[in-house]
Amino acid sequence: MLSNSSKYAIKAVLFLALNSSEENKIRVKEIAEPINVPQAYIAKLLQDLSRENIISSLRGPKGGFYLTNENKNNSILNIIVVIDGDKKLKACMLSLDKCNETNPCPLHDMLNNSRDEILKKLKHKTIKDLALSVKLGKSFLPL
Amino acid sequence: MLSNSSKYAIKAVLFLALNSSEENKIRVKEIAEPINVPQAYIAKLLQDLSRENIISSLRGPKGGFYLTNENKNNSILNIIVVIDGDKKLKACMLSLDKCNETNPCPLHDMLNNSRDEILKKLKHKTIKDLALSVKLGKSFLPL
DNA sequence: TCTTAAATATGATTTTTGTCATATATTTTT
DNA sequence: AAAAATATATGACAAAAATCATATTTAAGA
Repeated sequence: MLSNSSKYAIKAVLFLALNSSEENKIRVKEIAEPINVPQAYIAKLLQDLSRENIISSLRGPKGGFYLTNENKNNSILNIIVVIDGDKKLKACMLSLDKCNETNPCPLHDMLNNSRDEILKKLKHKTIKDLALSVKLGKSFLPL
Repeated sequence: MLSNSSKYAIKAVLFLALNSSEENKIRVKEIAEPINVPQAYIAKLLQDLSRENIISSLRGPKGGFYLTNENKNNSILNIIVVIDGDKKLKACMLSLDKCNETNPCPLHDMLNNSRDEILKKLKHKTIKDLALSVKLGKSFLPL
């Protein structure tokens, strides 16, 4: 469902949401360790996210990654789509292209309500929402 | 969530449920084409399933794969576990090992109800159930 | 008992995903 | 203007998943 890369990316963005700001940028090496992802790997993912404006970055001394308020309004789904593309998530559970709502395959028929719920949540929950959930003690780290 | 291999396996078993019986065994080459999976690949998966008694088989002329009534009572989850193992399905959405019900990570908190629903359905729906759903016109093929 | 038709076992190859390394571009500080 | 610290771009390498190939075993039928 989610690739490893997506999971890493979500962890990194969440970390940025909780620890960074425009005034407080964070370097790759400072992200990699607390979220338990190899530095070179998370660097590449962060670059992908930055290119697609999911996160912000600045090079040079005093540079680093950070989230603007606008960035924080991105949905979790956006992160996943940037990293994994959108095919995997939208596809039928058996990857049948002839399968759809009016002509559901057996698995589709059985699982799609729950699946659509997940998709809807991923689409509507923002980075900000998740960060808030942590701050309120509804959910927990570490990553 | 489901590997390609699992999807193929489910398709094959469903095909057997609808078309085979102890008296009417089906050869690999007769399965591969209608479910759109390369023959050599589905052969290997069928062997895995056979070894774990999810499906039945007989070698030699007049041999082939088939489902007994007992086979048909297997859950869909059983197929997946044989092919993919059980780690992937049970793992937290962010693959955090410190994440659990009482200490949920943000994604866990957000998605786990739906996820558990899916798991429950996979565990309780049998091959027979799905085949019936097709026969009753509730869901559709082809695979 | 021999031949043939099937599954089975094993492993080789290819593709995709994940990981690592290095050279380049940009920004800040001196 | 030069030096240093950072992200960026690119691509090499490794591991895992998917695919393909081949030799072996088993059962049926002549």
